[in-house]
Amino acid sequence: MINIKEDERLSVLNHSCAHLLAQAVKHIYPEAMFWVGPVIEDGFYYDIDLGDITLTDEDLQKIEKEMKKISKDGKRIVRHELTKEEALEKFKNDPYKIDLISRMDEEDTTISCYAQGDFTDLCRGPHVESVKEIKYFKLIKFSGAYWKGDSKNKMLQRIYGVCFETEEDLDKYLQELAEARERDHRKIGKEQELYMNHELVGAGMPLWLPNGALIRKQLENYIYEKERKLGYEHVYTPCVGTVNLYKTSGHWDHYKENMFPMMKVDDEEFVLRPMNCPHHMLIFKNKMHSYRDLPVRIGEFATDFRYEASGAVKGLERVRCMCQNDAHLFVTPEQIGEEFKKVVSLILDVYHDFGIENYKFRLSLRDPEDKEKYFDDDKMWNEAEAKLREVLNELGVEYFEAIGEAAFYGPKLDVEVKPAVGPEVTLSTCQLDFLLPRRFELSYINSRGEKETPVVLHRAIFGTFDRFTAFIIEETKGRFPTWLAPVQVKVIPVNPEFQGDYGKEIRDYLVANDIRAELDDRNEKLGYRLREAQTAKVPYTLILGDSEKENSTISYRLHGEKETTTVSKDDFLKMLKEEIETKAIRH
RNA sequence: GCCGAAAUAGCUCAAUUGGUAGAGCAACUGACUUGUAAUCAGUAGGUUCCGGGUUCAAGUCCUGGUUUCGGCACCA
Repeated sequence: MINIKEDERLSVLNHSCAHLLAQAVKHIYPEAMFWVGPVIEDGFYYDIDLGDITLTDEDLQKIEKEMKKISKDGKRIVRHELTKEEALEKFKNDPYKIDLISRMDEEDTTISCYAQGDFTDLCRGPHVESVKEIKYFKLIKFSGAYWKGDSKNKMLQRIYGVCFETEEDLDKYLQELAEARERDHRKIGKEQELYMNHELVGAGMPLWLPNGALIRKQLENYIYEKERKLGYEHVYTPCVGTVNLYKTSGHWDHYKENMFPMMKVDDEEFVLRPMNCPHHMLIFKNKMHSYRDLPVRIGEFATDFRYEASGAVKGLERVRCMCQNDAHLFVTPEQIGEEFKKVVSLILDVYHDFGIENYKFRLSLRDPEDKEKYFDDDKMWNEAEAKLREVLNELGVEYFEAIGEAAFYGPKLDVEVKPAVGPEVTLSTCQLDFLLPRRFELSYINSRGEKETPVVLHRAIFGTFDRFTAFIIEETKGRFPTWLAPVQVKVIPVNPEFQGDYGKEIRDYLVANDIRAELDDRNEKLGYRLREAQTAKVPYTLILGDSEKENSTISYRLHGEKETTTVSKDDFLKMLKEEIETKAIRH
């Protein structure tokens, strides 16, 4: 999908469209006051104070109609320069504009405005020449949005829209939006019976149905084997911990608001655990370690509970009960670089196996101003951040830096991906931590026989199995590679009465060879059963008629293709095994 | 959590100004005996999300809650 913000011409057009929107809103709601109307990746929005008025879908249509009318009138868009004093005078009744003007740099002696007909807005520009250039646009949605993005502030109304140079481009965009909704994991999750929710279980608490559980099990087996080969040792630890455990780690102070409330049993206070670091710290501490033992890599598929805000919960992507593909790597300071590299390589390796190409590495740094959130030790932070940069540069991977995205205990490298619907989310993460080892008083004996504090890398390759599954559903549009498909082969005898036994024989042969095969010998027409197998996106459909039965062959049809191929059952199994073994990606 | 919207059969959706809750698919039964995306007929299926209220009468109006959806804020 095109990134409008990165296209210069489209960017200007969309920004002008935002002004056109504001003008139309002003015509319909003369009391409206405007905050900002920036261009974003897929269009633009404008934040508007409409007082007590709340918008409806019909209002949106009305506004759009008014925009079309203004566009037709074809007024020129004219730039004016004002001094700061003139600007303050001109917008003296508009607190939002005064806020904007007064926050402008001292060097800005002039302030620019753009006027079109009866409407003038404060703006740096540039804009298109005339409103008549703004023709192919659509208002997409509206919602509340906090003023200045701060939840302590009042909520303004935000209208989103998008504008293109041609009608075809606009139609194409709307088409893509519709397609994105089609591959939404929540839609496919229901269609393919991957998971469900129930209000009695609670929001953000998915129940994994057999098909989804099967996919998840494959993911677990896959990453477990990878990790074992890389020297990880897997453990099991409890889903609850004492409050003191999290006070020791520091998580209690930082995140108690986002944890399920404490439960008191006898005189002890427990919480459902929101993460597993403390448990793994204690496992490391269970025995003496020599520098020769390091790195120690402790992995766990660990269920965690977080009280995510009700408005944040989404399908399998953002849940209150999740399973992390977690591990903590205990290393000497000298091993940080090498171990970090291994984690990044593992991420790249896994993404390659899944054919994931659209992702971004984000180096998440602390905001040095935010003393509240981040552990206060400049030396530690500078050292840690420098180390991560150094390794990333050595690896030559592309990344962008994000201030204020670090964990409270250290900087991290995150992998960002874009879901079918909604903002980007983090999939993989690798975090550098000098703090928790100190808090838990971890140590190992170095080569000089002295006690030394190890450094910890927190990492999750899949992130959580929940979110990764959501992502892979959307990546594949529910057309899973054969190794992940809940049902790999559907066996269909043309006429169950005549080839039913042969169907059973083939199904049993495949099942005995670890293929997830099902027989459809219902008394339905071939076309009907075939259609069902296709809509269920089963990778292989076998069609067995008299000729297959007589020659002891099978005819298979690959999902999404029309032609069938006839081979012996052994050849078919061999091909299938190979495809599963190599985890071949289907396109 | 905040601003909006929604919730009707297993699924997708109807139901006029408040006036007998319906359809298609799926399920079940029977007929048909099938060669590459929907055979025909019949049967059954509902506390209209949950609670309270208004009314002669509520799926529909009011009210409290739950869940879901679109955003915002949050995300160890």
